[in-house]
Amino acid sequence: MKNEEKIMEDKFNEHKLNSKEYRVSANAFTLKDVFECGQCFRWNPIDEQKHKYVGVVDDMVIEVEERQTEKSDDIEIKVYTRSPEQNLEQNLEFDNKEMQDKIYKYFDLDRNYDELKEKLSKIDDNVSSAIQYGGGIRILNQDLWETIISFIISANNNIPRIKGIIERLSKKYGKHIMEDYYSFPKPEELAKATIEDLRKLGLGFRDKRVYETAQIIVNSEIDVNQWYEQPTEQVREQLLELPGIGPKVADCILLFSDLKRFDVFPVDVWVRRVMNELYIKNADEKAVNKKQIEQIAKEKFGAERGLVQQYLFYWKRDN
DNA sequence: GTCCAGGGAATCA
DNA sequence: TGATTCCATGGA
Repeated sequence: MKNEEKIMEDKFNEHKLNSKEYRVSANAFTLKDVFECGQCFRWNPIDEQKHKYVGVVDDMVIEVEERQTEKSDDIEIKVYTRSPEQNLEQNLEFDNKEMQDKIYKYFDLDRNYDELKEKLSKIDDNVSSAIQYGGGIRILNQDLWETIISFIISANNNIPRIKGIIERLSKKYGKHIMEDYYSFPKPEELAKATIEDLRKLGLGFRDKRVYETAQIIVNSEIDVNQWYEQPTEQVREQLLELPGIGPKVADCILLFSDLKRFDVFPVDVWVRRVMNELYIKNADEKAVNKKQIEQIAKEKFGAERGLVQQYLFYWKRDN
């Protein structure tokens, strides 16, 4: 694996792209937990220990590595960023502060997860165990548009295939950054795709939903910018009007995008399974009422139930 | 061949 | 409202 890492570095160097390194010291930050808890689809490990990942964020290729420090339990994260080729000439010295702010925002570094974990661990032994297992989870602030399309694609789908579809969409309609890395297509870029184009990329029955949602957004039939100022329930109602967005997908978008609402509780097959096992204990799992699950979540987990959902989901799915 | 995957929309009672 | 069925696709 040492060889692969060396090859990766050589690849980066030969392109002479802009690169910056940032070291951040944050508690509750384990790369495997963050990238494999099901919230994102564009990050992949490049070492066997899963201490090093590469991903695409906006128009940047980012490499992150975690290192255990000697003096404390903190994890140091080294971040390299590459600016897009097309911007190199005009932007040789890109704004360090702006880039740093972007990174901090994306990894949600302003939020004190240790404090949240301590508080949520007191709920009961189940939540405490789940946090013990996935304590390194941080909920990313992902681009709203990308999150909308990604989770429409996620419907009745599995994660490897979702990732493949998103890569193919990016390669065909996004901008080339470097090597095999492409930015996720902007609304105007993706809106060029016909339903048939999307079908060829393997979206299946989701092709029409992605197409229609892209058309609505690109034609400005709804203004998503105001969502950042509106209460969660109001945003949720508007999300539900978009083709391909039902209750579960809407909640995922609210939780995993930079809308960043923790007062939602996405219920999928896994969450239903874990909630039934731990709290409801119905012999017939499929018969469990979804509203009952949401009610219990609201009562037991409170305003940060979205974060609790992630701990429970990650814990149960891996065990 | 069958089942399942971080569900949603259409249909019907 | 609530329950059933169909929807593409690929891997196990």
